[in-house]
Amino acid sequence: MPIGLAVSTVIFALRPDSSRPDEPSILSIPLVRRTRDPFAGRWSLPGGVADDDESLADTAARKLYETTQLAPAYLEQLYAFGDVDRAWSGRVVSVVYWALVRSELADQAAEGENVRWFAADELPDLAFDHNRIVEYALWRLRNKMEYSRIAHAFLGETFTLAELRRVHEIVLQRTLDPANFRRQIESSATVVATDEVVSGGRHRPPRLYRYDTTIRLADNGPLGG
Amino acid sequence: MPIGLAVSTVIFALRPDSSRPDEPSILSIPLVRRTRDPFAGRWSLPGGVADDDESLADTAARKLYETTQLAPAYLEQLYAFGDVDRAWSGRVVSVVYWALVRSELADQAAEGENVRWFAADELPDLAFDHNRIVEYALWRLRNKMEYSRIAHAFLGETFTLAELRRVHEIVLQRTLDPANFRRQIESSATVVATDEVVSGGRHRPPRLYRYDTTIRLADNGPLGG
DNA sequence: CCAAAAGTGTTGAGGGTACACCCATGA
DNA sequence: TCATGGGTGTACCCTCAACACTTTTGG
Repeated sequence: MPIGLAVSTVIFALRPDSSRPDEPSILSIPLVRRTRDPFAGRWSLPGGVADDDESLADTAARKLYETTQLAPAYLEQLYAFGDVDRAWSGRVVSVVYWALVRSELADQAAEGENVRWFAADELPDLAFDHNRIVEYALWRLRNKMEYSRIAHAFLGETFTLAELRRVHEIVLQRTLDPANFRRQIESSATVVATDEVVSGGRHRPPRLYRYDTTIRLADNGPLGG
Repeated sequence: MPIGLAVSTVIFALRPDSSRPDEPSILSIPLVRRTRDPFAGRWSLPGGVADDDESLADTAARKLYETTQLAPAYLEQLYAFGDVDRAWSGRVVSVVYWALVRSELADQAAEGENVRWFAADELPDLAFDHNRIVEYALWRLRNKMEYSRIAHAFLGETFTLAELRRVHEIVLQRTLDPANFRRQIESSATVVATDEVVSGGRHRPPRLYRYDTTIRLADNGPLGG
């Protein structure tokens, strides 16, 4: 019997917590409820069998769309999980991706009986080894957030530095000095100031920034460093 | 037709260059000559079809042993390559690992008509997308060498700091300040001094060091951080 | 004017690099 | 005693964290 090949994706977005609607958004991931054994009724990562005439990344993006009706702003391969006993019915190797989607869009994302968003840090017991996979994806996201510039993928076309900083703070779970954060971002030169500012707040209007045009959908991997 | 699943390994060792036997060792990888189409006669990474009742890492280690009669001192998953057209006969997804083996052992490693060691930076045109894979593995190795402490995997049980420094220099292709290298390693606390020194050189006998006992065969991945 | 967040300036600690210098050995 | 690499000390630079301070808006 040949080894089965599956593709799953850990999808991250910042969403308001439904139980605390006035609090700031929290890091969330969508899960799908399994309808079949093994683990019927349990929540699991969106995914499925790899398609014959699609690259693995394309399959991941397609599954992501089928689950959330969203397109990823960032997509990267996480790991290939291949332990012998990880699937409970035959041997299955899962190539897992992780993705970031825009938070404003994620608000409107499909949710239903069998698709629901969960706080990334408070998941129930998932099917298979999916808890371990999410933990690893979380570790990668937080790691990458510190040395890379991917936070913009959670935001829209333009954003203030305060918004960008909030993204970092939510993901990394600690407060950041606004002054130092500003200089860090500016020196990284990954972001360019626009002419516009946001008025309406009871304070000095912040400038809007835009991400540098050379954006790659899927970073890392053997392609772009 | 189901998607084929293969496991390949990029194996690194430091070996003396056969054409310049008096020069220091160079970063080398063993390749196997393909005997069948596609790419019959071309050199390629050791590997093969994934085994049903073996983890992917175990398969990688086994292929490594079958090719070189060696055991890896370090083994880590590199990437799952899954582009549609990368194999020229049907769809094949390759989970690729990279490994480090001890240099003294690699000297005696099997070499024959269909297995040969090449300088990692001067490879011929390989089968499939293996050139690109090796390039990525090289990038990962050099990257990891800078922030992690894996160089010892090229060496034996005990070693001098000069030997460890040479490993870094060969892999990173630049000279390192002995004084600063020493402090860097000592402050990282991954290495412990033994009582022994090496006499015989025309200079002050260097102390031997041993790696800290808590060694993991396969680092990274979802397991150990 | 006041509150609040935007944005700037300044200082000090820590890590890395360059390099001067002493130590221990074999020939 | 000299050459050679082992090993130590130190000054400088650069980055980052902390925090005081000025700016610009809405109320």
